[in-house]
Amino acid sequence: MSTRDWRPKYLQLAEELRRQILSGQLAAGTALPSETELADHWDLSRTSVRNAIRMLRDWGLVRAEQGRGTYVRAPRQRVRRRNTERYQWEKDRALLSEEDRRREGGAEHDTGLSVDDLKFHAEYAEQGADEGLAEAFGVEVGTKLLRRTYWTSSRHESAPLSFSHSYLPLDVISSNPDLLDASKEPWPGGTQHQLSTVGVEVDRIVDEIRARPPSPDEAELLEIDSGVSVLTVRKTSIDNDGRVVEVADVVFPGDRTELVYTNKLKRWKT
Amino acid sequence: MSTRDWRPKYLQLAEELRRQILSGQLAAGTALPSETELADHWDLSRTSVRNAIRMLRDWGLVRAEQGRGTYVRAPRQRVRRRNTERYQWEKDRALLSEEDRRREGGAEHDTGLSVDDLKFHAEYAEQGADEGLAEAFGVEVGTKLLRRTYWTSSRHESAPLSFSHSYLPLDVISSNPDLLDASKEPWPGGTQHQLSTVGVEVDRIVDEIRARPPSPDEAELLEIDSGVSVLTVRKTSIDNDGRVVEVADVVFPGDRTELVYTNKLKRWKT
DNA sequence: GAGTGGTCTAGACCACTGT
DNA sequence: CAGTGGTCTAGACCACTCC
Repeated sequence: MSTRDWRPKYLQLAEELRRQILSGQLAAGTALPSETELADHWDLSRTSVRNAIRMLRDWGLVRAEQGRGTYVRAPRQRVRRRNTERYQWEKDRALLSEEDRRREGGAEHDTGLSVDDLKFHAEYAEQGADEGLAEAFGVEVGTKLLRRTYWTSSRHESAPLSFSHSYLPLDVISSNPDLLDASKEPWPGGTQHQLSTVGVEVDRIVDEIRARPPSPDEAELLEIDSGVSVLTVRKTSIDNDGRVVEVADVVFPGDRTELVYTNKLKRWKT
Repeated sequence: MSTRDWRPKYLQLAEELRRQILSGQLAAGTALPSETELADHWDLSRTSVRNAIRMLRDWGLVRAEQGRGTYVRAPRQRVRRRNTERYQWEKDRALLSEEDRRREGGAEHDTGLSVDDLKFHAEYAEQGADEGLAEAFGVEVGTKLLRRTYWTSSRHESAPLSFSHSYLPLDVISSNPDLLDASKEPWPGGTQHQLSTVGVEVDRIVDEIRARPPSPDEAELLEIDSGVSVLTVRKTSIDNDGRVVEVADVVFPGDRTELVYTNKLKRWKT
């Protein structure tokens, strides 16, 4: 450098490392030089090096692992979830034969990955509605709900693509005992078909989208640092009678997810 | 404390300050004790105090201002934007008389604030389409566009509620010179009415939603720290002929925005 | 000029991971 | 065990704001 650089040194280091990562010079999955090495090579204190690395973590470019090293994260391939089309597609599919429903799952619809590339986990438990859920369902606090926890991940990456809790009122689904059995998952046809077995037709689905910092649990599970936000979707399914039949809270890693909604407008009268 | 606390000290301090902020003990707008004061009272080094404050900043609870102090941010009132309904409402309104259109603006529809509470800014400029915009519009790179920059803020807070760039192809709008005149803003009836003056009816609007760290410019403008994510919406409006007539990139502060989409499903045949 | 947050140093000990 | 990142100290100087 011929002229002096007025930016703080830790930022210069952060941007140089960023450049190396984006150019592929530091490939995904490889370790950064250790903090002491960087401090030596750049003639900086370890504090300043850590400051630079914190930038890279906030940018979602690297991930630090205690005792092991700091690793370049996989390139940010965003998963597009086209929810408007997805929900209608799920509804149409609920009327098909089991064979047809088995043919393709919802996660593949989002990711373009085949079923062999995906891992799927489900856990069921019963719980009473807390204040937030009671309000979402329009029922009394303590009303019994089935809580279903899902996570889906690619076989090529350990971090889940999404993580969700889905809640169903027990009194809506109790007439079909299969719906209480987690071992039936992944259920061909998804939630809308499950609800159809107890006579429920979903009329509309409202999605509320937010971004917030991850809880420590979420950061670990999604393999993101606490500086990277999560995208959350509160999905509320309402049946033909205006009754809330499912509430789901879905959490996505904010830096690798894209949600798409298509809003069709009514034609003007000509 | 009777038993030893195993958490790092900076985290204990961060959580204590968080508690005080959420309980109202440290009110919005007030300054935190200075870093040296906190270090003295808690018997910590200034480094550890700064580490704690960094947590609070990432959580969006405080904002540091160089040379002045660290201030508690306004309570996180989320602005709900119900886009599905908003877009249809805008379309319906485009057919009304000017008097009726003047009565209420789009931002009020989102926030519940009256027009007196809102400040509005617009800037117009012409530019050629870069690669990303050319792809979004389905036109050649360099095609002339009108770029309109908007920001809307509440009179009670300096930080904008949102910030956006909207792009219109010049050849679509050139037949109405008023559309090139920024001084006509805020335009009663919004973009859909503007387009209606050149014979365009919007058929559908596709929203693509992402979360990412803010650029330094955005962080300053939205008065958030670099640890707080922004929510971005790429809004694409398509007319009756399938032509892309507007592309807008809207940026929201991630910790105070909620986007809502209502997905109406087709009834099963009975 | 006094006080604030921003940058930076040169150490130290710890918890955790690998071998 | 050596090496890594996580926590922590006790200083220092700077840029900035306000009086």
